[in-house]
Amino acid sequence: MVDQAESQERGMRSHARRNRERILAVAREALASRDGDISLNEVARRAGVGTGTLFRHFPSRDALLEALLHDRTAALCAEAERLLGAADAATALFDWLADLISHVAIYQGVSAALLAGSRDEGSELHRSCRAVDLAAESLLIRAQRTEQVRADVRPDEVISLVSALSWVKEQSPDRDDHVRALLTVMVDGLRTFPSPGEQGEQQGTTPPRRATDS
Amino acid sequence: MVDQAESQERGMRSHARRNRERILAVAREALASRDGDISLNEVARRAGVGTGTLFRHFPSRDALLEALLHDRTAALCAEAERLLGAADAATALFDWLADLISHVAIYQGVSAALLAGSRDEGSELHRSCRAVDLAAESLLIRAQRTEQVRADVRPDEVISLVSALSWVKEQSPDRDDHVRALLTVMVDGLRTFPSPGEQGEQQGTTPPRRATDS
DNA sequence: ACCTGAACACCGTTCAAGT
DNA sequence: ACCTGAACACCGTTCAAGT
Repeated sequence: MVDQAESQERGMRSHARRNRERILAVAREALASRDGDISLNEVARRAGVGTGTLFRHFPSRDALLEALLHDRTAALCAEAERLLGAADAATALFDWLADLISHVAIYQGVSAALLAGSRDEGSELHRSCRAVDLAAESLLIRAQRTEQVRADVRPDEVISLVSALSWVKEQSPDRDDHVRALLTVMVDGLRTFPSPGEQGEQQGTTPPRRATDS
Repeated sequence: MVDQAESQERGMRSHARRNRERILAVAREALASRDGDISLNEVARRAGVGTGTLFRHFPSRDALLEALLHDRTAALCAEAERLLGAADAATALFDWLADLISHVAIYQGVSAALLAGSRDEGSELHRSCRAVDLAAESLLIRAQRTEQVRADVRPDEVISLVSALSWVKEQSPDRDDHVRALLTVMVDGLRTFPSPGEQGEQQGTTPPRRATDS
């Protein structure tokens, strides 16, 4: 009896899990291709489940996004960890920021979620956003210590800049060169003024690039 | 008889104009304050007109936005014209870009419209966007001629960067300092490498900041 | 001419009813 | 437990009917 009930329960659970996977597969494909503004009802329809089923698995669009992004976010943070051991701290930071843009732009709507998620503790994406923030912060601080990256920029500013460029990429996904050019401008804006210049003798002339406001 | 018909017609027209103004006033207030995502039906309701009336006056959200922005856009372009006569070409450009951000962020949804409007010839905002593009281009080229601004950046890249920062401002309107910091990074990224430095003797050491891809 | 408001196909979300 | 799908209040948009 108990066995039967358990196996039935397990059956139900696997059925539920299959539904969950089907929803995720449909959402993944839709958000990755053209129709990023697909409605949740449409996702349910394509996945062959009732609307209620979708909303119990994923009570909001953010929850669905979080499920889609979870593994990739973890990989991105692991990559940051790895890059903390790289020889050139500035290059490590900039490479990771480029990765982050690709990561964010993979599904439509992520740039806004990333920008809002850190501040909104109620968001299902809050935990992931904080992890990304932390990774960015570690890489930034390390690059700032080598004095290759300006000292007056804060982690949340870097995140905002990356979100902003990801938003542009999201708006015009067919313009990779364009976004790359924007990233170049942004990265150069983050650099300390004189180029690394192995001589290291002109660093005294580095002007303050803006008034610190703290 | 003819007089009567004419006066009645005129009466109708003035009534129509009054409706138009009321719609614009409601939309202006809504988009400028919190609820930037107000529905057009709700605008009609608040303005006390039928939904059909609103859609005949403004057949799309972009059309409504264009009506709201028209005068401000003209003023912005006039300001650009004026700044073309300013002493410092780079400062003129950067000041105008800051103005542009404020301009774009005044109503919600404009940053996306600005980014898309230039490329979408069918958009009601196309003409305005092109005018802004042109203004930016003039200021940029002039600043590049003085070699204070990097030569490898294109007008549409500057517009994208400004749109992106405006988008951030739109997402978090209560963080003026934050957006200002992003603008600083962007502007410094646009500068030619060595600071103006009145001595002008170290300019030979300016490294190329990125491989030109054209 | 200009306006109205019901109507349409949709959206996100809920929930009683089923298994 | 889990799922279904009708139902709700909304959205942008259209259009027959009124003045």
